[in-house]
Amino acid sequence: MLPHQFFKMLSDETRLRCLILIAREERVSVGELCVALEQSQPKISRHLAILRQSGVLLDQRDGQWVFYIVNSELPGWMRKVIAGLTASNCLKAEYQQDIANYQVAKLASK
Amino acid sequence: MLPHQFFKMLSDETRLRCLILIAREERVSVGELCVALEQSQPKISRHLAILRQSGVLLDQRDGQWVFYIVNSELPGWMRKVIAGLTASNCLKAEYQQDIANYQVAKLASK
DNA sequence: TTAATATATATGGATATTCGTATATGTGGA
DNA sequence: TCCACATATACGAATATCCATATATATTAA
Repeated sequence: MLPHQFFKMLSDETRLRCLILIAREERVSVGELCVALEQSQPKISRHLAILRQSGVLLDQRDGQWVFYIVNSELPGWMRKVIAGLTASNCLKAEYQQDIANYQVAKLASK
Repeated sequence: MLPHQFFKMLSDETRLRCLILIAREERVSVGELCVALEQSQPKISRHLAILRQSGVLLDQRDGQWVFYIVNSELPGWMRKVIAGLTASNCLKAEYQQDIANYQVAKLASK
């Protein structure tokens, strides 16, 4: 994937928020992403499909659930960009809420 | 500027190639960019305007010429992304040609 | 002032992106 | 098998993006 194509993946706010949360939490299901980002299921699913088809994310089915992870075989320059995004000193307040929502949902489901 | 808005700037190949060349060469004129990227003047100018309006680039008029530079006051996370792009171990072959074209044009104009 | 050069912008059409809604597919339990 | 739940995809409309072309603006020199 050429750099500008990778950046196009990150140019949509919903996709970027999905990627940041997955990169931080390692493994997140579609439903958890819907709750964390407060977005509809088809919207989340469509953006995850784009990230999956481009090879940035991988999916793992577990029963009725599908979890997404960051592809560990991404080129170094892509991993650096993602690492820069998840570095806490870089995290915009806009995305902190997603993490908080995810953690609340995670606790509640136990 | 939010991260996804910055990435949208980088999601167009022409804009990305302009930015990489300017970041590497410090200060490049519109005409030099047209020669280096082998693209029309209005096309280059339009993409530079987008990068200028977003604050990523600054322009400096020098006689009939207008030179563009990377804004030195960009937030650290943006500078890191740009630095990652210009790191030689990251440069795609696709963009090496732009640099070669620029250097040839630079030498020929002396 | 006029012409030449360099750069910027306007216009309209082609294409791409995104979304909400509806529906399809896959899974597990009764 | 039938149903409920989780996820994926299809469809059409609204909007955004990108381009080629034409034209406007700015600067310099004659």
